[in-house]
Amino acid sequence: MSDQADLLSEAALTVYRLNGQFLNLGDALARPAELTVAWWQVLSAVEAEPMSVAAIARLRGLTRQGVQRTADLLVDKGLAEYAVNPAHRRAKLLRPTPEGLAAIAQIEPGLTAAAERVMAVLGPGGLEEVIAALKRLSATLDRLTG
Amino acid sequence: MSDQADLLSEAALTVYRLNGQFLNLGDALARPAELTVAWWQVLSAVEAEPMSVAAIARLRGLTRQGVQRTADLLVDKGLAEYAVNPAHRRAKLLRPTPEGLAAIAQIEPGLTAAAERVMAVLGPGGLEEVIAALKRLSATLDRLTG
DNA sequence: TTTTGATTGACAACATGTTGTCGTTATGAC
DNA sequence: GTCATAACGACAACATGTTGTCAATCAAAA
Repeated sequence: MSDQADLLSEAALTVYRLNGQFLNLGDALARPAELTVAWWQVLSAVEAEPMSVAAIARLRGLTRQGVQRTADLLVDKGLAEYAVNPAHRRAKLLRPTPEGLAAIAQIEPGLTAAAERVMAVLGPGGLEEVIAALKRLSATLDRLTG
Repeated sequence: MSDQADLLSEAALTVYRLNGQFLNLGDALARPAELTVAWWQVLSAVEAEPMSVAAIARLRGLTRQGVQRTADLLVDKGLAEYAVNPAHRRAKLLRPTPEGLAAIAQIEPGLTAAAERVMAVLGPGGLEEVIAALKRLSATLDRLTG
């Protein structure tokens, strides 16, 4: 295998691993609030501003149908609700209920503590640099396929 | 939310997005060989050296049970086979069949082409830097939870 | 040698995400 | 204003990964 192919494979495998690690960390953080990473991901998307399911999917880079199921579950659990969309009769807007906002707020302290521990290891500016690298890679892949 | 928490959330969300992007790219590359990313990930792990299912799981950062199912599917499709393990009666060694090796080889040209396109965008050394950042983050998360 | 704990494979239930399809609704071209 | 196209929600089938449990196997301590 070419050296270049090896590098891209290594990047992909490391991303797969990071994905699992963040899922683990996120589940640990979200469990006290009785949330999962998937629910948190959708709920936090509409925390500041209600959005249609399709808009959440675009924002998060997921498929519309996957977000749809999660959103329905959130509504079922009373953590979010559908509001009428003045701009679209069918595409209702998802927004958190007070319970949903409380769940998100409950995660906050643990998330901040975890972030502080990460920054303590990576040093000041270190996490920003890593994020910049992640985004460079993501933008590159977008150009490749899109 | 604290600035630090925002940063960690941004890192996680970007990793989730990257995960999806690499799954898309990988599936596109693997489809001509009638492989999926999951199959490719397991099959490539034993390309150079046969390994037990548990060892593959550790290498790839997956659960033993998930790899087990994929490995059984690979054997079922004739892309891999179980060989007796002299060191362990129960833990057989997974190894690719000639068909499995051919499937991996078939992916190679497309993978190299994709890698070249990525390197063309990120510049010389750019991909290496990104991988280094990915690994720094992964090692940090390991220290946090393990 | 015996026993105790860790590793491993097997199996099942479940969560999550994708793909495909359909009818509904909005948008823009004509 | 009509019509074609795209966007959207609904629903189902499926792939993949996790969690939990159990018995078999190995390794190390007693």
